[in-house]
This record gives sequence, structure tokens and C-alpha cells, in this order.
Amino acid sequence: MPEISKSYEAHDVEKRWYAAWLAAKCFRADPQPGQETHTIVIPPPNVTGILHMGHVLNNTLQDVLTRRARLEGKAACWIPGTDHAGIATQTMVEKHLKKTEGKGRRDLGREEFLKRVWSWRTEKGDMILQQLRELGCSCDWDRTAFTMDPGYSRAVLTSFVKLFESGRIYRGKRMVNWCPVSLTALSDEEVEMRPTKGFIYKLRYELVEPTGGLTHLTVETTRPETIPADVALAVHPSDERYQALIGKKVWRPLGAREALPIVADTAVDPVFAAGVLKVTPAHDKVDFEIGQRHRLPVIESINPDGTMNDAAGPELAGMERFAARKKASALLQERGSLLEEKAYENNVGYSQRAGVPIEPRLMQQWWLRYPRVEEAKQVVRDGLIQFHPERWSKVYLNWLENIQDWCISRQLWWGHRIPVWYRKGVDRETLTEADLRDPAKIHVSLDGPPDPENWVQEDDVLDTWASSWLWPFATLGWPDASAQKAAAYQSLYPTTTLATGADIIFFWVARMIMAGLEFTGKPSSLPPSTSRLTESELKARIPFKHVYFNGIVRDKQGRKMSKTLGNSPDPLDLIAKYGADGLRFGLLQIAPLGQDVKFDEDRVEAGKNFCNKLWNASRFRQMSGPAGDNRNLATILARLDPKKIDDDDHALLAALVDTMTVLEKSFVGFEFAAATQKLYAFFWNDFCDWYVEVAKSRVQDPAAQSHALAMQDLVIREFLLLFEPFAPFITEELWHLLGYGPDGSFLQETRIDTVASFTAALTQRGVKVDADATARVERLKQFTTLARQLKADQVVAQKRDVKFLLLAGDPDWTLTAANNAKLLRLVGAASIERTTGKPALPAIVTPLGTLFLDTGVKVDPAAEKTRLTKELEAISKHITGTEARLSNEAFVSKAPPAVLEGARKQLADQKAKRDELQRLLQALG
RNA sequence: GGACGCUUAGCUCAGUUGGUUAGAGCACGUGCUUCACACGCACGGGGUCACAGGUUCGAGUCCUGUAGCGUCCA
Repeated sequence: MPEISKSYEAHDVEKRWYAAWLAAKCFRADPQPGQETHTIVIPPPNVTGILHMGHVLNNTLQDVLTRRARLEGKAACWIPGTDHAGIATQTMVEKHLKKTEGKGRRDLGREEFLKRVWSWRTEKGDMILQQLRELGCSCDWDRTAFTMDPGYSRAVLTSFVKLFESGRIYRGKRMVNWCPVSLTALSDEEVEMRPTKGFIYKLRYELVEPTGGLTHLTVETTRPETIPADVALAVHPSDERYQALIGKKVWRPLGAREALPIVADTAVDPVFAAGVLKVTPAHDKVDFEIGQRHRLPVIESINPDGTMNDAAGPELAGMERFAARKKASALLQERGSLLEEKAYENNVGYSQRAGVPIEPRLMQQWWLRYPRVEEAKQVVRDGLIQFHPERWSKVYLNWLENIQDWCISRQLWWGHRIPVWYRKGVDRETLTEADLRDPAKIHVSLDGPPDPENWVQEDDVLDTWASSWLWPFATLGWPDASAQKAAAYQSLYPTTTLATGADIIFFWVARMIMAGLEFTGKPSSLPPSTSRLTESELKARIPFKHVYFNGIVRDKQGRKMSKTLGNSPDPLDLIAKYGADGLRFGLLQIAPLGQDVKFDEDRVEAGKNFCNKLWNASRFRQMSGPAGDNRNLATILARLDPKKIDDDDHALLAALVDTMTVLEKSFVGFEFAAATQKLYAFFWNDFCDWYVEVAKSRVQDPAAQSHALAMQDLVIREFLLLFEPFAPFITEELWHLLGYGPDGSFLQETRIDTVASFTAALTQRGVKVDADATARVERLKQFTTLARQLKADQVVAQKRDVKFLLLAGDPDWTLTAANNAKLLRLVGAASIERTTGKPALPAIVTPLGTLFLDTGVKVDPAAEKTRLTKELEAISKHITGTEARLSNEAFVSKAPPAVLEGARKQLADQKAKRDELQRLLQALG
């Protein structure tokens, strides 16, 4: 067996093992009949994306879940892949094209442009998947999926055709969120409301016929450039101020001179401004609805690229919309229509991706009436799908309650081209709902019409989310039966857990649930979408059983990490510096359930240090004595000598079982921070700081060595199994260095022990963990700390030849004497002897009696007095508190007996300590 | 305007169903190259648990309100 080096060097170990895992196809999920499965689909990153801290957290969590499932003997399948990211990728390639060739996509044409995008994807895509390997992710790489793969694309088109056929998809002229930079429509979810500083303009609209002494109405607007597209003013029907004016007319103050009607509509907020709203149906959603109700015309004054058109009038035509706003305000001022212009902040919808204000526009687009909305609510409300933390279900349900039709068409080229063909000569702008169902005018199918020469395909592609919402089942071969069989769809769907960020709860999570419910499962005899699914159908169709929402990784100041701020460390740099295991462990330690994470590199360093500690403890085990047969739990247990099991062994085994229990609970509750903290404390404190230290004397005792080393082998083995999901590299390396698995095998092939199975194995070997041992060991630990404290107080901390005297009763003295060798080593002393008197020496009161330190130097009574008096004051304060509690009659009569008894014992101990301190002080004179 | 979350040591965070003297890592102070580890060991200092009420024998924990920060929806 090779010797273990002095410190853990992550880099080589990581490279070596990852290659070995890949070569051995360790991550391939091939469910056997009757085998329990555990499936996770990765939230597909953008195909051109690179790894950032958010990915590290999210994917570490998925890997932890997957690896633990594998150790539990499940067929663990983690499906990786990427998303084509329509707008982002197309924009990236367009920019590149502009820079390198000075061309736009239209210069190349659709076909040629798409070729360029594909070659970009081949060249630069999937980099992020390579980076996940460096993190140690155990994805089933043979299953790597891409939303533009042929099979996946077919799934996307199939879903479109099915939804079209069931009447859920329609084409309609409605208000959309238009991005003037990307030149495409967006869904409501892609619009981000941002408080924006601007101006509000108070304007005069002159009445055509002065009425009731009024010559004009005062209107406030933030968008004067749209005045040429105004078609009316609106007031609230019950607003008394304007009753007489309803039905009268005003002059439009800018653009073509025209008399506009004053209408009454409840959408007007009578409290805002003067309660008069200018109605511009082409450029505002609320205005559009008002226009519909009052049959008002629609005048468009803004071009798709955000410049003003001719309808805006000669002064504004051709200007960019924000320049036009300034110009409009100047023109209005000239004409005396502008009463006031003041700074104003309001919420403006921005295109999430392009970062510019969106322009509401009236357009023909493809829309989806979401399927299975009611069932989607039901599965979460009834707990068929559980959210962790649970509170997100409220956000989810609230969104579903207010759900709006989804604009699924995008004016892009990169994506799934909508499988709709228009008969040549048909005017797309004037198609009615009835026309959509007329096969002479419209053709909708997967493969297109049989006579393509007579048809023109729709130019638009589908929203990327309208492809990724199929991810949990399209990655498993849906809808192709033979592909599904090959992918083991039957065993792997529904998937087990989805780990993602709450920021895409609407974009992705909610839509996946609806898609799963709509498309998967056995075809029902009833038409889909019209009947409610039964409970068993719901169970079979949900895309996942658990959704774990991980927090957002923020910087130390709590800001979101972003490229522009430059506050995001490169995970690969961190891996180089601290190792993948260190990064994984450090990050999980600060990622409590569903809480945002303030990233702190110190924690990653702590993760690395922990790995090094584990490494050195293993190294020390190797140096301590010959390797035993570590092949499996049974061979190690066989090396234990049940007769030699002492209190420390019992306490350690109890702590190990406790750690296993906490881990089991953590996995059920998705509490990974708790799991990592427990692993850390157990290994570092219970094992290294105490057990390995006390075992040193036994290891040197030929009669006890074999047993003592077997204990360590046992605990290290179990720890490596518990720790592997969190730190797969170092655990695999040590597993082999310590002989737990033969060459050519892998740690993951071993089944992890459960609390139940482990306890049973111990029992079978004749070991019953003594619960009282922990308390005895705890007293010895306290004694040790106090003895060290006393040495430090007397400035002999580093001396190892001091003599202690202990004034103790028989049972305590017996315990001390039995552990004499350990204590001498731990405390650093030549002897601990019993005394019956009170020698004039520095003393400290311990749970095992009063301990005196003989340094051979004359005692300074004054200093001793000061020290003991301080102690006495502290304990007296505690006694006052405890006595107050116990003298409260209500406490005594109402508190549970165990608590009461605990308080009484506490008081007795405190008093004993106080009395002893007083006696010591008296002895000093 | 509505919903949700957070506020505990200098910093980053734990703290199960209320129950002894509120914990960890880092940072800080002191001492240590002790036959695994200085990526370490030992000892120590440091907290009116945001604030104000309430429930309770007992509140960091439950309830109400306030403030600050953050997120989502309108």
C-alpha cells in the first residue's frame, strides 16, 4: 500500500479519479428490474454559458443527492444537457458576425445564419458541461441532451401540434411586450419592472367647445411622444368633476389636429393626477383595453426598432423614442400646452435580456392557453409535488391563480421554427380564428404539407421556455416509444427531485409541471385537456416529486453576482486553489435550506482545511500500525474485540450513529448545511480532537493495538461513505489508500450503512453501544480542559512534567485512575495522584474533584485568591438564577419532571462547586 | 398597494417540537515546531439574539406591532 503524503494535493487526485470514473462508466444509470430509481434532470444552462458560483451551488446539490442515492443502491440517473437559449445565443452570434464580417443576419439569410450559429455551438458550446466535470459532477454523460437535438426538436414540435389540435394554441393580434433591441416579442415573465427616474408632464388638452366654464382638461403623462397616437381622453364614470364632459371632445395637442372624444371608463384611477387619462391604444395595455371597450381606433406611432414613424408627425418622425420625448416636450412648451414638467419615478417594464424599456405593441403573435392549470395547482396543494422550502408553493399558486396566456412566438431565427404553414396568397394579418382551423389556408404538422411548393412556413420560432418545459420527459425519449424504451423512461419518470433557483419558478418549474401533466402518461380515452386527471394519473404524470429551491449566491456585501460588477469569482480558480471538494464542502456549509448565500472565500478555505484534516487523520492511521483487513464492514468488525470496548469506543460509536441519524434526516429535509456541519464536528472534534488522542496510548499497547486500530478503520470507513457525496475525490482516494476497496473498484459500489443496518451489524458482533459512556467521557473531557486551563493560568502550559493532585471521592477517583494514561498524555503531566487534604497549591474545581497543580514554585496566595474569587462570583450568579427558578412555585408545579430534576441537579452541582471554592479560599487564609 | 424572507459574537452563519450557563468557522489575544496535520494543537476574550408589547412556570425559538434590508407580484 502506498504511503500517504504529508498534505492533500487535490489537483492530481481529482484528475485521476474523474478519468477513472468516466472510463468505468460509473455514472451510467441502467435501472435493473425492481431496482429503486433516483432521477434528476439538470436545469439546462445556456449552451454558450460558462460556470458561475450559482451553477456550482446548484450542481453540487444535485451531485450530492445523486451520489447519496447511488450509495443507497438506487439506480441514480442525473441527466445533463444544455438549452439553446434563443435570444442570448442569437445575439451573441450576431455581435460576433458584425464584428468580424461587418454583416447582419439578414445579409446572410436565414439558412446561412443558422449554419453559423451551429458552428458556433459546436466550437464554443457545452463548455459549461466540461466545467461541471471539474466540479466532480456525476452526470450520466451518455444522456447529454440539447434542446435543439433532432429528437428533442421533434418533441417540441409534437407538443406544439398537440396543443394546436386541442385548441390551446391560437394566433391573435394582441398587446405584446416588444423588445426594440432584440426585435422580438417577449412573454410577460421576461419583462422586469424597474423603478425608473424620468419626468411627468402636465398638459392642456383644449376642449373643442368650452363647457361649464372649462376651456381645457389637464392630463399628466410620462410619455408625451405618444400624443400623436392618442385617440381619446378617459375619466372615471363616477368622477363628479367630469360628468358634463363625457361625450364632448378635445383637441389633440401634438401631431395631426383632431378632435378626440372624452370617454368614461372604470380603468381610470380618479386619484392619480387630475383623474384624466390620455388613451393611446397602440402603446399601452390598459389604453388598448379601454380602446376596445369604446371601439376607438388604433394609431401606431412607433416603429419596431423604437423610432417614431410618420404617424408621429413630421417633427418627430424618424427620431428615436427617447429623443422624441424631449422634442415633444419642447414642442408642447412652444405651443403653450405644457403646464409643468417635474421629476418623477415610476415603474417601467424592461426587457430582461436587453436591458431597455419594452414597448407595448399590438401584434399578431402565437399564444398558448396554458393546459392543466387546475391540476398544476392541485398537485402542489395536495403535496404530490413538495416544495422545499414549502413557502414557495404560495408564490407558485399565486402565479397560477392569475395566469395569462403565454406569448410563445419569437421573431428570431435560432430556435424551433413554428410548424405552421400558410397557403400561398393567404394574408397572415387578417386571418381569423376560423381560418386557423381551415386546412385550405393553414397547415399544422410535424413534417409540413405534402405539397410544400404551395405553402410558406411561419417565420417565427418558439420561446426557448416552450422547449425546456418538456425537459423532464423529452430528455427521456418522449414522444418516441422506442427512444423512451432505450432511455428507460418507464423506470426513470417521474423524476425524483428538481434542484433549481426560485427565480425561474414561473419560467420553468410551473410550466414543466403543466407540461408533464398534459403530455405524459398513458393516453386517456377522453380527449386530453378537457377532463380532469385522476389522482393516479397525476402521480404518474408529475415531472418530479420534490423541488428544492437553492438560494442565490451573493457577494459579501449581499449583492447579486454579476459580470458587470465583477464580483463573481471564477469557480475554476477556486477549484485550482482549494480543490473541488473544498469548494463543494465550503459552499454547502453556508447554504441553509432555501436561504441566499453570501459567498465568503474563507469558507472554501475551511473546506480545504477540512479535507486536509481528513487526509492527515487517515495518514496517521496508516502510520500507527499495520493495515488490517478492511475489505468490508464484516471483516473490520471481526477485528474488534468486544471485550476491549471502553467508554471512549462507546462514546465514539454513539457519536457516529448520531451523525448517521442527522445525515439521514438532512437528506429527507434537504438540509445540507446541517449535514456538512455535523460531518465536520464529528470528524474533527469527536474523532480527531478526542478519540485519536486518547487512542494513542492504546495504539502503543501491544495487547490493545489491534482492537484500537480496527475501531479507527471502522469509523474512517463509515465516515468516508457518509462524506463521499459531498467530497467525492478525496474520499475515493482514501478509500483505496486505506484498503477499503480493491483496485478497479470504486467507493460508490459499496452500499452505505443505515443507522438500522449499522446498529444491527454491531449487535451481531456483540457490541451494544453504552449510552452512559458518552456522559462519562464528557466529564473526562471537561476535566482535561480544566487541567489545561490551570496549567495555562500558572504559565506552564507547555511543560509536560508537572504533578497534579486530585481531591476526589471514590467513584471519581476510580474513573480518573482508570483513565490515568490517557489523561497524562492529554493534559501533559507527569502524574495525577490522589490527595485527601487541601495543599497550598493553585486549584481548580472539576467535575471529578478539586485539582491541584504542583509546579514546584511557591504559590502566590494573593493571585490565587483573585482567581478563585472571580470563579466564585460567577458561580454565585448562576446559583441565584437557578434558585430563583426553583423557588417559583408555578415552575415547580408546571414544568415537566425531567426539566425540574435537571434544574435541581444543576443547583446541587453549582452549590457543590461554590462550597468547594469557598473552602479553597478559606484554606488560603 | 399585496405576498414572502432576513435581522444572533468584529465578519459569515448554525440554533430541531419553547426547557440547564446561546454554538461553529474565520478574525482577535496568549502559548506551542509535543513522535498525523502550522491547511495544525492548546487555552482565552468577545453576544441587552433588530426594537416594543403579548402568550407561558419558562421565549433566540410562538403571537402582534414597529424599524431596517432583500425578493416576488400588481
